[in-house]
Amino acid sequence: MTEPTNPEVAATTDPVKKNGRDGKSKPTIYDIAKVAGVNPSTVSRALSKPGRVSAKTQKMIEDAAAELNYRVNPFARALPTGRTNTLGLIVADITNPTFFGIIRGAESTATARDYTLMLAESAESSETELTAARRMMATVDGLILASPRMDDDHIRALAGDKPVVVINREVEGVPCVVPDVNKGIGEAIRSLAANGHKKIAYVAGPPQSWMSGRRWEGVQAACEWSKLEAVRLESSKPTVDGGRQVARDVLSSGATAVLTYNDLLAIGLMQELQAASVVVPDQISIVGFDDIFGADFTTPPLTTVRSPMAECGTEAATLLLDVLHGTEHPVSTLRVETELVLRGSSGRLLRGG
Amino acid sequence: MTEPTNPEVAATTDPVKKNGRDGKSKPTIYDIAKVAGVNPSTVSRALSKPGRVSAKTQKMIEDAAAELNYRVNPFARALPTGRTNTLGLIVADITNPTFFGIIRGAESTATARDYTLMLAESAESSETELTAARRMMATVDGLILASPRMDDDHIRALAGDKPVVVINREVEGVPCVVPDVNKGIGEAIRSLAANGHKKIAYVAGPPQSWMSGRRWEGVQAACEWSKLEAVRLESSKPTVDGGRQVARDVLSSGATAVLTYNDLLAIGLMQELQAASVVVPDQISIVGFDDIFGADFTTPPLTTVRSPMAECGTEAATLLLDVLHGTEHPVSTLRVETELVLRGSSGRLLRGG
DNA sequence: CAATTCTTGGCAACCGGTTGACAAGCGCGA
DNA sequence: TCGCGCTTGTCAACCGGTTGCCAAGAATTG
Repeated sequence: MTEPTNPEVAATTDPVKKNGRDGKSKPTIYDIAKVAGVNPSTVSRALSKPGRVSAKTQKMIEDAAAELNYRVNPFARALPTGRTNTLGLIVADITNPTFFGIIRGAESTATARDYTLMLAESAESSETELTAARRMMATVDGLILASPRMDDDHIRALAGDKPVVVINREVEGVPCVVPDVNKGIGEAIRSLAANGHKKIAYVAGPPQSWMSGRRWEGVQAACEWSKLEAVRLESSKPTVDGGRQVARDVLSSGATAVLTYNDLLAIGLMQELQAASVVVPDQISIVGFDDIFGADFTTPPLTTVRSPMAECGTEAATLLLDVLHGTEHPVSTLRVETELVLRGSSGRLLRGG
Repeated sequence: MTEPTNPEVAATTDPVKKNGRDGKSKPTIYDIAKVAGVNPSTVSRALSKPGRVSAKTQKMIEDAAAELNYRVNPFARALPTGRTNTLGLIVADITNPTFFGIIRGAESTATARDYTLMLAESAESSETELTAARRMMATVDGLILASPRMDDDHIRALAGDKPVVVINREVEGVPCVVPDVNKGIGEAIRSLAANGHKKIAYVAGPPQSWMSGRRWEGVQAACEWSKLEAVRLESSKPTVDGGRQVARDVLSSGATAVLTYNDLLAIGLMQELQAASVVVPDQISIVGFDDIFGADFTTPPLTTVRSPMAECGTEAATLLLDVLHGTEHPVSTLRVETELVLRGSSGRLLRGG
């Protein structure tokens, strides 16, 4: 095994030594083969296919590997097998707390199955997302897309390369994990109806958001069932500031209760209404979505429909690993339940405040 | 090039084909060599060392690569070179918003330099952290440790293998990016002094936290300078709940202003004091640390010392990439400035409330 | 014009594993 | 005792790039 002898080459292509930075070579299966007195292919079989060698040989090889502090080179293994024991995860916005649970759930499941998670974000851009996805595809065994912004055809094309699982969206022909928003929305609308509200406003999310469309449909259906009036308001962006900006529209709409596309909109809305001396929930009830980190920091703490994001992450990673290991999976769309988390921002409408 | 012909082997080791899942082979430099009529080594040089081949040959090869939709196999490249264009980042708690900026900053810098970020968390456990670090070391070019929990010797051992940069902690012999907490603490203490406060309480973080110790030292020094009294209180955990639990101690201490180890403690403290009808900031001022996501959701919004985490992430990634590319870097500890963000939770002490 | 030097493409070994095919040896049954 | 089948270790080709070394041809200089 030779190292580069051309200092110019070393300086430009590989400033750190290929082996340990202290100059010592890392042990390989050839070293183990020497110590154990067997062929390198026997060492490889012992390490990756125990049972294909005799118990006596297996022990000799394992002892030698321990003695040499051997670690498998993942590139060398990946080259002939294509496997890296890595899962990719792309989220739309890494600072949006909606994704915490997804990341946490995916990460813990991956780790439990001896996989590593590689994370990237799309910054809400479908181009950036596709670029990140294509780059990840080169080195991961499979990919999870959380609230993807690219179109269905691109997603299916990626899935043609390696297994893909999508969270928060249904894509024909691709396994998905989707919160059942109707359950949580139903609970929210029933709660508001019970508190005397007659007119509900829904503050929508980004126009290209599949989930915002589903949530609006759920609100409409639940209001129809409870014989309440539903009105839809647009927001400029799904942020605290976007929630502030929509406050005037909310008041103008005459609605006494608001359900927003996400918690950030709800929090911004609450802050702006309170700045205008509107009392929450006495004069208007506010319900958010997702139960993000910080949702209970507000005064009053925010009522919200919780999407079990950690469960989404866990189920998506499990689904992906099952596909990778060839385990049959009966469903292509896995639904996880949402539920209403009642806090102080929604309650009985008091007449006149 | 043969595919496995033993179905049992295929079924157990590699359920997805090595090539595209549609069965077609991915183009390699051998295919390009055939199309362009040159040797594969010439193709490799053209793709990774433009200039080492003639302009005519370069164009032929690039055209052929585009025609075949060629993509380099990162494993094949990594095997001889050891390079994967991947950076590792380990954070203590992925759901702690302190790390958002770090992740975002590191990720955007990595992406700009054509690197991918691989993320893992230590779940506040030094064992888990070391395990994750060792695993990452196999496949990344370098590693960033954010608020690491492992001891200095382990960090230096990792750095002996591949380049490491540490955020939020100083480790002898390892490049670090550390917020200069004294600037922000100084601003906070001066602000409180100007508002008439005489006795300041510091609510500490985890005993093993290096940063908590630095912050306490900063508070002591700043109070001594401003001739204020400083008292230190312990918290059981650096969470909202931990902040709630320390409320009684805070009141007993007689301090009229509190600076906490982090924003979560401040938020929990505020909630608990407000539940006891203590008026913030009229009766007690509260200052947090880090300006996390959600710090301005509270009522009143939280005054806090902002650590520029995105800048920390960016500088750490830049430092690591500089080391990887052999660019000389003069300093081994890079300090980034903190600053006070004045919001409503701190103000003039009103006599008697 | 000849000799020397430079450019540039080819050869082949290598990176560190995996694995199909094969052969030697052992065990069992007729 | 012999023949057959199974077990298990070895051989060597392969995965898809990289790169040191070499040689052929072109360019430059004396």
